[in-house]
Amino acid sequence: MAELGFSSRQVCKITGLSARQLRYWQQTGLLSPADITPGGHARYSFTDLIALKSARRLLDAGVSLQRIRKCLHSLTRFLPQSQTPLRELSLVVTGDVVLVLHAAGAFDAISGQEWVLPVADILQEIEALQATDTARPMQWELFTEFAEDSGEGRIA
Amino acid sequence: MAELGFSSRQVCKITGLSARQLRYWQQTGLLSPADITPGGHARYSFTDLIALKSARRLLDAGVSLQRIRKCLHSLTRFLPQSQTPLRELSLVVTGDVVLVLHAAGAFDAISGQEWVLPVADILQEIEALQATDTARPMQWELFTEFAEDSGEGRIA
DNA sequence: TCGCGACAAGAATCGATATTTTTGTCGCGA
DNA sequence: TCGCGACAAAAATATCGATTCTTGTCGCGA
Repeated sequence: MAELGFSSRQVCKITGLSARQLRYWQQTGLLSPADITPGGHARYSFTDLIALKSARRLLDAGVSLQRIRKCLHSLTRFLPQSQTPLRELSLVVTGDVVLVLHAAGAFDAISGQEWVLPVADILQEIEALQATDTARPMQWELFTEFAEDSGEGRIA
Repeated sequence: MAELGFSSRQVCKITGLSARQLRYWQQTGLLSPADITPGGHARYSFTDLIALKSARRLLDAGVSLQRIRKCLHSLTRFLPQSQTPLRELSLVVTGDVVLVLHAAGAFDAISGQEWVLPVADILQEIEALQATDTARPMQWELFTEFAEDSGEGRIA
């Protein structure tokens, strides 16, 4: 009989996950093997490997399984279908967050909210306000003062 | 006497912050006016304006003052001096996190840790392991299986 | 060998409460 | 007008115990 996928043993070896984890993740619906043999044994696809390895990385980065699940929900809801699979994205990860970076900005994979705050814009904004609110020619000399020494907890 | 900076009133108008906030932030060392008149009145520099407006944005984005402080500490520790001021960066923000995006990746401005997890690399990694661990020519047919329908909570 | 069920240790999450921060408001004096 | 001090409401954080979630381990049967 031809091998139609990876056995759990192989997957463990490749991903570094334990057999117990594979089983639990399957039970909880996080990832079931792509196929199952007539004898009831798991056969993981190559895609599964990627997914599992990604999940492992997240775990190692301190993201709990529960968060990973939430991320996946957000991802599938956020990204049009599975057109853009995980492999095209970059994840920015810490214990508390999972950011997904894609072409048009970033969003929190858990909450699903988008937010990028380009600080450079603020400068422009202030300039605009200057023109509007103040009547006299502004003090542009101060502008050169940029990038000087700054005390420890001080902004900029 | 020539105007050497912005009065608190002006700053309030421009930044939308309250006078109380300016005072408190000064007391807690977050940002003191660049200068103080002989009469003891605040004079904010243009740099201060940028900083204050940035802080305001963060506040609006749901970041607490305490987090903002931590971010600033990390920033000054992380970025060589103040050579790269806030204006060159992009912040990715949510209530829980403040990411700073700069040339070489991203890092959490609060913890100061760096972590970017490029999912694409994982693919390569697996391929490498394949070559090492398994003796037979791999099943590349499975590779085409990418980007198919995926169940709700399922990875990839 | 592979998967299953069951038990238990360890982690993570949740809720409610106490503590600390941040901000608004008021009155005073320069 | 500007800043200060003081009081109080609102917001954020820390803490602690009770649940719930993950994973390791063991023994069983296919």
